Amino acid sequence: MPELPEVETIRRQLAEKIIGRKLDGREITDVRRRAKILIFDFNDGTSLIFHLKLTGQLIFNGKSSPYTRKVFNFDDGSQLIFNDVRKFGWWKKVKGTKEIEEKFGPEALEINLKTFSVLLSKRLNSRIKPLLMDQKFIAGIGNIYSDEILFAAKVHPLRRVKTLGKKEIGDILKNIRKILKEAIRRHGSSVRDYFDAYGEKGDYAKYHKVYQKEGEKCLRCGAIIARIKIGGRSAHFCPKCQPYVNFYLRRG
DNA sequence: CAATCGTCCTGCGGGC
DNA sequence: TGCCCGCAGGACGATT
Repeated sequence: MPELPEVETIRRQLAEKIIGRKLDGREITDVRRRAKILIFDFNDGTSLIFHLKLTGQLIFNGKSSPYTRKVFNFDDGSQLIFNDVRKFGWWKKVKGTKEIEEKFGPEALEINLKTFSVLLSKRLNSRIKPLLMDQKFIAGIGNIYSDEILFAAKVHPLRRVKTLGKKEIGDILKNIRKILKEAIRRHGSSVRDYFDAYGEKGDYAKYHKVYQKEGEKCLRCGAIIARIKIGGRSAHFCPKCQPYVNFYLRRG
C-alpha cells in the first residue's frame, strides 16, 4: 500500500505529534523517512523503524481493532496504534540506521537529472516500470505511482531503458517529482487500506489517470486504458499515449 | 544482469 | 443468494 507519498504524509503528521514524547523513558528526537521506511530516532542513539508493506497503518491516538498488532504507549498516555490486516508489515528496534539506509538507491525526490541519467545508463536492458519500482535503484516509488508517472511522461511500462530518448528521461524525472509532490499534498492515495496518521483517507486516488482504470477512456486521447502483467504485477497505461517502442528513437 | 515465480497473510469482489 | 477463485499497494530469495 503505502508508497513514498503515503509514508511521507504519515511521517509529517507523526513528527508533529510525537517528537519530544517518550517511549519507555526514551525521548523521540526525530521522525524520518527513507524509501518507504519510517524511522523514529531516540535520544539514546537507538531508532525504531517500520515498514507498512501492503496494509500497515500507524494511527496516532486511534482505537485498536482486531487488526491491531501493536500499541506503542507514550509516557504521557497518548498512543500509537499499528494495524495490519495482512501482517506483512514489520517494526524493529535498531542501534543505528546506516546499514538499512544504505540498502536503498537515491530518494526519488532528491535525485537530480545527471545522477538519474547515469544510473539509467547502467541498466540499459531493464524495463522501465519494474526499474522505477526497484528500491535499490531509486527509493520510494511503487505500483501506483510508477503507472501514473509513466502515463504523464508518455512512456510505455515495458520500454527498455536503452530505447529512451533524453527528452523521455527528463520527462520521467520531472513527473516523478511532480506526481509524488502532488500526491503528498493530497495526503496520498487511499485505494483500500491506506489511512494517514490521523485515521483519515488520502485524496490523491481521485486524480489517478491510469491506475485501476482498465477499460476506461484515456482522459488525454480517449483510447481505452489497458492493463498488463509485468513480473506478476499489474501495469496500467494508455496504449495510444504510451506506445510500445522496442528500438532507439532519437528524440531531442 | 534480467525476468519470473513462490512466499509471507487476509479480505474482497467478480463471476458462475 | 452463495460459494469459489483470483487478485491486491511490497519485497525477498531462489531459479533459469
